[in-house]
This record gives sequence, C-alpha cells and structure tokens, in this order.
Amino acid sequence: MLRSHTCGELRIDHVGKDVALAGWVQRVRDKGGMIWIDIRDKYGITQLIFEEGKTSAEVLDLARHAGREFVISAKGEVVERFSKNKNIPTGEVEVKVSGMEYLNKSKVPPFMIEDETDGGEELRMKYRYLDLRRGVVRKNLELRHNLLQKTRNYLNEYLFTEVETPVLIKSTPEGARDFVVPSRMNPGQFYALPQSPQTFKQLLMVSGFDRYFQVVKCFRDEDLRADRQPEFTQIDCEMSFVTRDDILDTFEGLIRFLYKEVKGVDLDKLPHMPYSEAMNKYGSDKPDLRFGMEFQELNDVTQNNGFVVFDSAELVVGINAAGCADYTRKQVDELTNFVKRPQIGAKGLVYLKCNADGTFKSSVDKFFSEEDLKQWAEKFEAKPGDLILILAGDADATRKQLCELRLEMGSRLGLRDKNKVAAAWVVDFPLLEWDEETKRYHAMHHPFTSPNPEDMDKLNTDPGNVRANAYDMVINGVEVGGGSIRIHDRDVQSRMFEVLGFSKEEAQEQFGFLMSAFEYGAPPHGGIAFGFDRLCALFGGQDSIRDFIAFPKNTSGRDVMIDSPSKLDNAQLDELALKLQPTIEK
RNA sequence: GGUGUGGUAGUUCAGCUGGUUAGAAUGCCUGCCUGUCACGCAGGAGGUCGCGGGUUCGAGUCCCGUCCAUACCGCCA
Repeated sequence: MLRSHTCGELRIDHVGKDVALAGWVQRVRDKGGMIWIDIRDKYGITQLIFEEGKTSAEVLDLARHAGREFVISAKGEVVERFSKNKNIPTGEVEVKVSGMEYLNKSKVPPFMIEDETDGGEELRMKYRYLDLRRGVVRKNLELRHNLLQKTRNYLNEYLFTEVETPVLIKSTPEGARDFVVPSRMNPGQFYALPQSPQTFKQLLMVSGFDRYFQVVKCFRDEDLRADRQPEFTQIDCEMSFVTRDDILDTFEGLIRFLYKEVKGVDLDKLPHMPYSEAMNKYGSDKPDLRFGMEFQELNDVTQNNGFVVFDSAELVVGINAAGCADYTRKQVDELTNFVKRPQIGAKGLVYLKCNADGTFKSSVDKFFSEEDLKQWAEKFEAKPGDLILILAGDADATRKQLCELRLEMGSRLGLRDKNKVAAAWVVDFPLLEWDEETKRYHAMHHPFTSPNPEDMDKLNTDPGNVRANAYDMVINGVEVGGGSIRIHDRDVQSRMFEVLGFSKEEAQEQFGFLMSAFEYGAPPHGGIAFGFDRLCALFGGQDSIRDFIAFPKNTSGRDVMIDSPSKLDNAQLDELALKLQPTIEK
C-alpha cells in the first residue's frame, strides 16, 4: 500500500494510528539530530519527523538527502506534536516515520512550487506541469470544474440536450480568420476549425431538438490578449420557439444560479440597457457598471465661446471624478498624458476643479467666465471638491477615449472592486456596421442575427440604422456572453446576405445548406454563447484567462512547453499536397 | 501591422550622468545544529549582461538593427 491517508487529512484523533502517506517533498528541515520533511499532495501538507537514535540510520539518510519535489512514500505512527503549528490543518500532528522510500527522484525545480512563486510567466509556461502543482493555479482549474458541473446541472434541469458538433468544418470569409486543416484525401482542399458551432446549432433547431447546449472549443486565428486565446471554450446554447426575453430570463437564471452556488452571492435583476445608452453614457458596449461617473454632453454650454477646440468639435463630453478637485498639477498631467498616449489618442484634456469654497478653476479660464463654468458643473450636479474631466472631438473617438479615462479614474479611485458584481444586458445593438476599408456593411454580431421586427422595413432603405435582435451579457465591464434571435426565414436570410454584399452564388455556395434547411419548416429560434474562460476568470477575480486554462498559449500563439506550432517534414507536406513559399526556411 | 515596457547568476531583481574584479535576495552544494515549520549559523560554487553591429581610450549602461517576452491599439462576425 502506497498510502492509507492523504497529506491533508490527519488530525489529532488519528494519534496512535499507523499510516502511510505518499506525495512530494515540499521542504526538508535538517536540524542535525532531527529532520522534518513537509510532504505535499493536492489535499494538503503533513509533517514527517525523523529522529537520530529512534529512526533507523538508513531511513535518516534517505530523509537527509531527499530533494525538493522528490516523490516519496513514508509509513509510521501519527503522534501529537511537541510544538504545534496553528497555520495548517494538520498542524497538531506529525508522522513518526519508521519506513520510507523514494518513489521517484526529481531534478531541482526551476522555480518554487508555492503559491507565491518566484517563477516568471515564461518559465511557468515552459514547466506548466510544475506550475500546476501550485495550489493557486490548481484552485483556478477546480473553480472551472465547479462552474462547468453547475452549468451542466442547470441546463440539464431546463431540458437542454448536449450535442457535439463537428470540429472539421468549412472556412467562411465572414468574421475572424479561420484556422485551417489540409485534407490529405482531398488534395488542395482544407477544413476550417469552427469559430463557433453557429450554423450547426441552428440546424439542430430545425431538427426539432428544441433546446441544445454544448461545452465547445472554438478557434479564432487572431492576435491574442490577456483575455483572448486562439482556442477557447464556449457554453453554446440555442432554444426554439422563444422570444428575446425568454432567452434573457433563462440565461440570467443560469448566471444567477452560478453566483449563488459558487460564490454565495444573490444577483440583482439584470437591467436591460440599450446599446445607444451604453455608448452615450459610458462610451462602450461593455460598460463597467460597478461605478457611475456617467458621461455628460456639454456642447450646448461650451460651444460658441471662441475656444476653437470645443467650437470645432463634434462632441464635447466629460465625466465627474467626485472628490478629486485636490488633484495636483502632477496628477492632472498624468491623466493628460494617459489620454494622449497613442493607444488612446486624445489631443488633450480639459479640467474643471470645483473648489471647496464654491469657486471654479479650469484649464481654459481665459475662454470662459465663472458663470460659464458654473453651468458646466450644474450639468454634472457637481459638488464642491469634484473634478470634471472633459474631452472634445469626433463623437465616436471621443466617447472611446473618455471611456478609457473613466475606467482609469475608476481604478484610481478603487471603484472597480473585485468583490462587487454589476451585471447587465446590453440590448438593441445595431445590426450592421459600415466598414470603410471594404466599403460595405458587416454584420455586427453575425449574418444570422435577426433584425428587430420594428426595423425590418429599414433593411432596404436605411440599413445602417436597423437594430438587431441581439444582446450581450456584461459583468464588471467584461463581455461574458452574447447572442441573438436568429433569422429563420429563407428570404430574410437571403436578403441579409445581399445587404452584406454576398452575390447569390456566394451565399448559396457558403450557406446554401442553411437556407435549404430553412425551406423545411425552421422554427423561430435564438440563443447565446458564453465565453467560459472569461467567466471563470471573472469568478476567480482575475483579468487574465490564462491561469484558468490548464495549458494556455503565449501572446504569439505558441505553446512553449510542447513547442508548437512546429514545422512539417517534406514527406508530410507532400502527402498533403502542400508547398511552402521559398522564403520560408524548412 | 503599430505603441509602450522588459531581457543581467538556477530564479526574482538592483546596477545613477559610460570608468578597477558586475551585486543583493533566494535557490543549489558542503559543514555544524534534537522542536523546526520561509528553521538557524558558517563556508562555497554559480554570469556569452538576449543576439548582431556601431560610437568611445573604455559599453551591462549610449546609438542602430534584430530576436524573444509582455500590456495595449489595430484585429477579434
């Protein structure tokens, strides 16, 4: 028997028992006549004791030379400790070892296997199997497991059927770049890995499955971020015979269930915020609603005063950073530099300090009277002590810039508390987005999203102003899921492809199967997909999804542990009928 | 594709306006130590300062290029 107990379970009432433990050597403390070894497994740490004169010389020698991360098994009697350690659950006892063996030796690990490791990101990823021995990382994956089980329970309860859809599918030009897989049996032809199982789940609705879900890997060949991996997991769902609100209720229920079960938090009813409101008040379609600091538009009180920056601007808009009027010149300069960074791209920042004595001080005093400034402050209902920050310029760009500034101020003021939850539905997205580069409309969500029925007639006359029957769930400024009511009518779908600039032939070639299916009694349907990695990171209170994925890729899309992607040899290339460009080294 | 930050001992980092033999902590090795628990004490080993070029009497330090990592922008229906 290698072990009778885990390294986390021995307590004072085990005293006197003969036990066998197995695990990894966390630390050896060799005090000469006495040696302690902390033995670790996923359940905890237990102290082993070896004593000169009482332990055999052979076992003492093994103990003395055990290195970090050696795998050992030890047997002996559980004894009450002479000096106890209140900091660990097993701290009242130790095992007086009578026999021990190395099950496996270990090289000296390149970093400390502890919660607060000294290992840098790159090293941790190269030795991810060691990194995963650390409790903090393992707990993230256990949280993921827990969320997944609860999600399955909920959806199963609501009669969703889990169906697997193919991974080798067909490349389409819409949306993200596809990862492609060459077909040996069909030389010169390629599969694509799915960006999402979108069309398949719609076909399942046509097939009458009524409610479908899948925990599914999706693939997008785009640049990575802390919250974006080339392969990621979605909770993909679809329902038949539902309205938008049926879907919102069902999945608001799921999220509420998860928060209750996993975090013990009761979520408030999620507000429904129109896209236009989100953009106007927060400059973002995924606003962080843990704090207010809403935008106020100031065109009417700032323009036609001879200040050319405001007069020439399409939009003058600001936020009120409550209680920040005492910001120093240096702090305001920092904010100015923040918005002028190329990533944000504002030309400058105008401030208005509402002084404690009721006077005002702004960076544009020479253009505006005290009375003018007072009007601005009234717009924000600002109190003495508040600091108003104003940006001006092209409307869309300025909102985006102010959004960044708002988030920065939120962070500086500690308003983005990890323990707070502010969730909302953002609804009524535009159906289409004009793309200057290609001079055509793109689907903002995807081409299968149904227009808002009220706007259906505008699809021909004013496509840019058609609202979509689409929705995103936003929690703490993170887009955790999104979906839509789909088009289920062949003619509407066909019209949609036209608006998107597809020829009849292209639409037929790429999505003929879907439109054909719509001719055989497609029910009204809609659905949603949650970004499961992001949801896990959100529950775990972290911004990066990487530590919620067992084996993630770095920002260049590489797995540095297995060293992929990698080259193919010529025989393999030949078999796939592939030839590399001459500039690429073999 | 772009912008910023970083790359120095096994690891995490310091190293100023260029100047003798590149440091600290930790880890590792050796010795001592019978109640430690981040044990302690003494000693020791350990460096292509990412790579290439340039400026200079002299470069870890300045300049150019390049590679890698990372955050963000573009991109991500």
